[in-house]
Amino acid sequence: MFADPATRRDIPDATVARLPEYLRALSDVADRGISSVSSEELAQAAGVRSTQLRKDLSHLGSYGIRGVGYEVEHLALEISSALGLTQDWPVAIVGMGNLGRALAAYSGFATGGFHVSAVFDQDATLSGALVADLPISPMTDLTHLVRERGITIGVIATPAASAQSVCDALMEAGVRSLLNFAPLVLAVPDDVDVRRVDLSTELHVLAFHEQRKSLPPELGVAR
Amino acid sequence: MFADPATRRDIPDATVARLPEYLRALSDVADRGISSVSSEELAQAAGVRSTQLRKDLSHLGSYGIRGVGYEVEHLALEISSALGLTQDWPVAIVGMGNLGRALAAYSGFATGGFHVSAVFDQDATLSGALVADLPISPMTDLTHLVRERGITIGVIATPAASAQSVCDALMEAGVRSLLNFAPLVLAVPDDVDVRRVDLSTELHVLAFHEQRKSLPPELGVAR
DNA sequence: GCTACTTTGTGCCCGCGTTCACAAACGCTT
DNA sequence: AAGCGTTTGTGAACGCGGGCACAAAGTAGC
Repeated sequence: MFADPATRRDIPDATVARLPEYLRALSDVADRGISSVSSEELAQAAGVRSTQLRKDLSHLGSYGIRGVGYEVEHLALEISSALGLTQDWPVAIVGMGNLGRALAAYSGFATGGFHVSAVFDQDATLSGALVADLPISPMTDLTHLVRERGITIGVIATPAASAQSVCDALMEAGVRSLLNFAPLVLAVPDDVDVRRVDLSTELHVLAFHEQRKSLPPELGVAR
Repeated sequence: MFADPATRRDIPDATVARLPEYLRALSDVADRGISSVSSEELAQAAGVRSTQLRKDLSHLGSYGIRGVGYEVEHLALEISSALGLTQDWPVAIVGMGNLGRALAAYSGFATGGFHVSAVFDQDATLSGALVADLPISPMTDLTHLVRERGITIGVIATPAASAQSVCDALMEAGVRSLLNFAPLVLAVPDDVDVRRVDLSTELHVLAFHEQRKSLPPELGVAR
């Protein structure tokens, strides 16, 4: 009934990166009480072309009805299943500075099977303090808690200086997927996935394009 | 003496996205007191291949010395110049929830010509409260302050529900570059750049790969 | 000054991803 | 039941980006 695993192997990375957006768009559509959407409508809500949406979905299987569109609820389930959101994903956040606290409280973590299972900080004096109803644990408990709670996804929200040692500790405890907010490239084994989010990088790219707009040298190379 | 503008037109987007990382890597190297680096060393610090680094830099101009490497300080200046970081970029942040406050306090904003010039929140009762030494302004002051202070870069850290109206207000005030943390696709004119940072998207992608690791169906398609 | 070595800059090829064009498949109407 | 309009799914073409191989250009040693 659900996806044939055979059809969903080899999903291109570019497609995987867009699936969450499709899921969000489907959620918006569902909230409006709509039960069926065309690729054109859904694509617009997700900010892509309809042909791209259809090709992406074709990598999961054939869940549309020609002449009609896609059944909203069913498609959402299929995408969730493909992304692995049908199971529970406990997450650990390390670094309870401003960013770490904001992340712990972020409601987006609560959706799609994720939940913050433990939070850590190097500053032992913070131990026990509550952040989003969760007590801050000392780094010495990291290995124990991560293993006990089956945590496989870690979030690094520490300063750059301590990020690598935190990373090593998480690897040692068995974490294999990382979300890194610290401004440096982490050294990890090949089987570990790291996704980096760098706010200053985003600003730099914006500045580049903004600069292009200011000085209009030739005609619009635009975007 | 600096870059010939003619040589730096048509820098590929993929290259622009990596330039901030090179800049950070150069900063690391400079902190260690090193004044000259090879493409191999710098590439390793930036997490890319040396051939890629050289090709990227070749789009800016020819700033290396064959048989020697790159002069750290000079290269950093050239990249900064290419990205437009030699000028001042006042930034406005809208939405003073957990994330907005963390962003306002984020030191990364202080580097490379950026500085938080104004912060806003829809909740009028917050007006005047200090966030990172800056008073929160009411939304009614947005147009006035953005124009007065020449703000061209806006950061949206509001809930999804109010993000589009905030976006419209920023556009109206003259902002042309946006960093959007709200989970939706903003509708903007063609000449406006929007970069979206979505934490749940990042988690979803991690979950996908993590799921792949769990079930070892065939042999390692690895990553 | 000449040779050997090192490192940059780049032309070329290949693979991935996006878009186009079109055939296949479905509902609806008559 | 047959035809029409609509929408999906996909093969094919195209363009961008990454990696390889190599020439160009510099330093160092003798």
